[in-house]
Amino acid sequence: MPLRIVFCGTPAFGLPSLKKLLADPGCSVEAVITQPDRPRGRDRNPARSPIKDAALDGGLQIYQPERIKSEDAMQFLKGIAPDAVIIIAYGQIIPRDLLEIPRLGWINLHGSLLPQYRGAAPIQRAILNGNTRTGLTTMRIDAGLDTGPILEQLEVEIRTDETAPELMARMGDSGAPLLLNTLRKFETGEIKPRDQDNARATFAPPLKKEEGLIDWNRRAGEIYNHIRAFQPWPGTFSHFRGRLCQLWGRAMENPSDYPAHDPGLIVERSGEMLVACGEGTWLRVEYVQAEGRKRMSAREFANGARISSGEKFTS
RNA sequence: CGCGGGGUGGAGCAGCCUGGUAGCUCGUCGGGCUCAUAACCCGGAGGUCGUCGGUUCAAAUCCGACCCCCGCAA
Repeated sequence: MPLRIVFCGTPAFGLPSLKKLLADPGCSVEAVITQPDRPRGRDRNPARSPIKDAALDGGLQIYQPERIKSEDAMQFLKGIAPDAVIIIAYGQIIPRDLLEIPRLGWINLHGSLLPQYRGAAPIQRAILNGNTRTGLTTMRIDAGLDTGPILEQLEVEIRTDETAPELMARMGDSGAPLLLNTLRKFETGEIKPRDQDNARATFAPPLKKEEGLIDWNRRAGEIYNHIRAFQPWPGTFSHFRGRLCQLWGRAMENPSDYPAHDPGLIVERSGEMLVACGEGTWLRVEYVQAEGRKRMSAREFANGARISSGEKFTS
């Protein structure tokens, strides 16, 4: 008898896992729970989640409760009576009584080495902090936020130039076989959940729009981490002549060739656009997108803007 | 009808308010200069000013409709 599975998730991070579950003869995905279609884009049209699209492709039953903490959700899950619920980046906290329905519980794939980076943005926060290693954790969900007992973990290297969407895609891929492995071994009793060390817990709250504002007093390397971590949303931005500008770039390798200057100062040298950062470091800007404009190379931006000596990016 | 910005030679922009000779930075082509450079000098090519209609002696510029792009918002 294949395991009766309900898959619960919203963004693309869980897609590889869902697909692997669908392809596994030992599992039968009975339903998919995902967030309701939300207004997105300039036209404010409701958009389906990546998980919903995949569920539609697979002809799966789809459930999109406004609140998972409801009697309706309770009845839905009881009606399906799954052996396990796989939950990956769903976006709502699961109430205790729902957790008790499946025999094997709710099993989660999380993008960090718990108890570090509990919360919604573990991968972005790891890049933002300049970490060079992070990992994946499978665990049983309990009533807290990413506090459940750990089943398995897998270390993942963070490449020095890797952006959040790149790392997320890679980790989503790596997570799928890990999750299937965990599910199989947990079901047979080969692995036992072990409690997290709460004393070592750290938190990775959701990114906020305003966190994307660049602080030019920070070192260029830190700003580069910021740029990598905040793709594709909210991006990293500053202001030029009163207009919001999304910026992409990287730290200069040998800033010692350039004298330290006021943070935010823009200098054009040898066709490159450099911005002064903290402690004498310099960021080499590669792309600029001003509000109302398309993304363009720093060189194109400079051609049109006619930047005069002394102009700055400002908060 | 959510709010706002924009569509001008190949790229990025100014010009529009206060209609009347097409501008700037760059690229490109040709020539020059140089030990040398995403350096400098000289010269050239290249534009139905998003589309359709209206006003006017005259529209990139004013009015209307439409198409496309982008920021905010999630």
